[in-house]
Amino acid sequence: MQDIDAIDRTILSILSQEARIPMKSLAGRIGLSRSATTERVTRLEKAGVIRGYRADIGQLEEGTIQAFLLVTLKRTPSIGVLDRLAGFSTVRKVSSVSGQLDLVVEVEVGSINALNELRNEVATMDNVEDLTTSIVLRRDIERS
Amino acid sequence: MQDIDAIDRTILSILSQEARIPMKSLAGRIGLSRSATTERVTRLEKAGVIRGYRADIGQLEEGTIQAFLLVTLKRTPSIGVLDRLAGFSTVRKVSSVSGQLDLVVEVEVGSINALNELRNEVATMDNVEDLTTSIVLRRDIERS
DNA sequence: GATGCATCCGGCAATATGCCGGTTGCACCG
DNA sequence: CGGTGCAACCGGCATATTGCCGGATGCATC
Repeated sequence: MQDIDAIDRTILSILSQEARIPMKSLAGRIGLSRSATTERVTRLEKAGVIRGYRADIGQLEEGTIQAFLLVTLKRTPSIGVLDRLAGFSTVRKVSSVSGQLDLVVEVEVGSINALNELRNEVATMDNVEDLTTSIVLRRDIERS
Repeated sequence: MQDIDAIDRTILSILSQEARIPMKSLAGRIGLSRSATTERVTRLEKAGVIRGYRADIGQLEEGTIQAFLLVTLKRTPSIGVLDRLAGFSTVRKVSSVSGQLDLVVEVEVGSINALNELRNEVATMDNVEDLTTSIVLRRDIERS
């Protein structure tokens, strides 16, 4: 039961496209009963494979500023830092990476002020050793 | 009806965290009736503000490797480099940024080998002074 | 003050969910 | 071998949610 089998993968691929689909319809598509499907989804949620369900929001406004925060931690794993980052609605994406850096945080804020405040908040988190901020001047390439 | 007012913003922020929440509960949280809430959400969907609902999958797709290439150029603007980068289908996103770095390049490759080859290609481009590669170990947060 | 329109509300039938007991296949063990 | 435990499945019933409707309200327009 620890494995993610073919059915689970089908479930993940459907839910990653249509997260609000009724369990009954999902069950129909994968050819299982509703209860078995619900059990699988619940298991995937509890196992942390499904972290949650997000609405995919289009660009809100033109006047937004995007930036990368390149974070080096004092020690990994990043206890608490991820939770705190998730609390900021301006944080768009966080990736744990290998190498000198530990986290690449992509943010989208309304003003330079907001960026500075966010930057300060992150920089003063306990476990954060170093923080480099790079404002996106231009998006040169973006593919889907 | 074209505006996105404060209530809409609340809706978006809730749905971007809990996309599968019942409309009735959402209505309760924002203090509107269920039908009014549903209408607003439907409008946001039709207007393209809500592009869809995605399950947030903890583990990355198997077999694909994502990485950040942090590029410092000898001189800006990055004549030629952007064109060459655009030629690689594995390059997903390129951002010109301020600060020490000049470019943040997000790539998605099929193997470590492919990543190394890409890395070498980029590192030996005329205008590239320095190149740091960070492989994504885990995607911690991803919103739209 | 009549018209059109956006937005809201509540109600009812249809549908989906939560929760349960029951069945099946399979590995393990005395 | 039969017994036991277990994971995964199914279907059913009470409850919750949705889709869809008619109707109220506020507001600008003419």
